[in-house]
Amino acid sequence: MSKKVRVRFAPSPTGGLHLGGVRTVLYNYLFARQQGGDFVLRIEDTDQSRYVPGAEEYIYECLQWCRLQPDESPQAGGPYAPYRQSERKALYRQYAEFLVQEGKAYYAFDRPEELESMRERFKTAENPSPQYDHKVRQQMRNSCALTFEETERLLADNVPHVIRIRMPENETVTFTDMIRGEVSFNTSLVDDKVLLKADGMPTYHLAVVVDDYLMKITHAFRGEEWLPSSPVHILLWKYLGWEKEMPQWAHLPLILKPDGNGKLSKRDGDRLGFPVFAMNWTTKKEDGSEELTKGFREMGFLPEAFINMLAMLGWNDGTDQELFTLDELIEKFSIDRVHKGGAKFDFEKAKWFNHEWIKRSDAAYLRPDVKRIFQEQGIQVNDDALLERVIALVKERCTLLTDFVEQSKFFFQTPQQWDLAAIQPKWNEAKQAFFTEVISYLQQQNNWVAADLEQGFKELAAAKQIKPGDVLLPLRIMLVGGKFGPGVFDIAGILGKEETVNRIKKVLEQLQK
RNA sequence: GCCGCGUUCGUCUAAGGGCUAGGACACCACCCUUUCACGGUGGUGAUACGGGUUCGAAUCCCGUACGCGGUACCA
Repeated sequence: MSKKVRVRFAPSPTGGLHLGGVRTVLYNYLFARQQGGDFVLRIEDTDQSRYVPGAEEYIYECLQWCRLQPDESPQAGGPYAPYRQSERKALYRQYAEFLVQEGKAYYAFDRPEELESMRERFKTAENPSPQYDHKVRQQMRNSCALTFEETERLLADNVPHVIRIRMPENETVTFTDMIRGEVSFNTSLVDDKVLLKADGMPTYHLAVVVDDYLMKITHAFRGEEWLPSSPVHILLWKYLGWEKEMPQWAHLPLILKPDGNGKLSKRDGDRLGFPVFAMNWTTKKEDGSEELTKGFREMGFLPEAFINMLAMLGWNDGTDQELFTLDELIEKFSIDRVHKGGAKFDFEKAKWFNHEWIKRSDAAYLRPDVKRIFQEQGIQVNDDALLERVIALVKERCTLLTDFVEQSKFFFQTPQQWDLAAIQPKWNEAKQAFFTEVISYLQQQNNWVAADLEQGFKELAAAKQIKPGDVLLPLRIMLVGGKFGPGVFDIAGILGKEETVNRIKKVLEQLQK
């Protein structure tokens, strides 16, 4: 019987949740659900200087919107609480001290200026960014270079210090990544990373290992940017004596900007006009002003589409299927089908997913969102049943939820402006007369059904020797204001007799002027 | 610079030694539609380069190029 699967998503609360972050959540979630495991949310807030108020709440809301709720989190609690690293601060020091005792780590008293000057001193054209590693270790102010007594004295005097891992020389660290296969590194080329900061907080490197161990994480998914520091983490698992419990690693490919190359950033979204964050995020700037970054949710995406699109960015099930529900994804997801290479984000394709999801969602499901969007636009909708009929009629031409406004507001508001330029050039007495008769025909109708209206309208046109094509567009413009919308008789059907007649009359008056 | 990871149509990807390299988005054309969309049919379009191994390579090996990531008391 193997261990129960436990995975975690460990964001740092520093701002809006990025596409790539949501995809990492998704893969974690899918894997956990499929394996009958637990999905935990751990907040990595060890850098107090980067703490951003509201960012943590934002993360909860994103996960809720995406339906990717964690089983354990700071909010929900759980058997391994606390789940916020700042609240676990006291716990990390002992492990770092243990490593010092074991000779696997050491105290370093170097001040920022000293680090800076070391980097300046060793900087050459061939080595533009010197590392704090075995080559310089003995020349720095740390417990490797100082005598035992000196070190003890500095410690006793509470001189600020960090604890660094002592990377061995010339060893090869190898591990099997679930996505990339065997990966190996030479330890001589990795620096002595800080494990415990001067303020007593752990760095990511220590915290991720300690917490993954304590929280019994079995599979660790993270972005590819972590691959280079993975040897540090592997060694830590080993030095701490936990090698047998080490999770299996999976380094996910990056999501790249659509033009050029490089990691997709918030800037790219602003620049190219698409969202990068899951939901709206407001950045408070230093001068007190606020900057809003649009999110997928507010831009009119359905969470199903957002998730579906993200799942396909780097994964597929081997068939031609592209549309998946969350449940299908849970069933079919597999780590070995995740791509190794990064994927450029394509907003057009993202919109296509949303369009597909809007088409396959039923009107009742869409109604609350659409109603809210209408209200935000100042359009009151009181009749839910009517709204649903309208949604069903226009949804196939809406790519974003916000498109419902343009596509259907004329059902709830009489147009105030008409594209008369599209009718006037070919307008004449015969048409004027025809529409006058149309009005009286419509007024006589007791059974107000789109198909009947269409038939009656066409018969009337035939009787007047008018081609339906010559009067259909004018009718459309009279009813909706422009050259858009669903079938014109479907519109009349929903508008009802009175409103339909009024709209025709109104435009007829305009045309007579 | 060094280390690591990548590289199939413009984009997302399929094909894990063997048909004319398949699908989707986007684009173009046509059909349907007396608006727009939906739907349908067709089209343009890719294995980065060079060497091996093999009867046979997108696929395995080596090299080159290019890209990305890392090289912080950030995560």
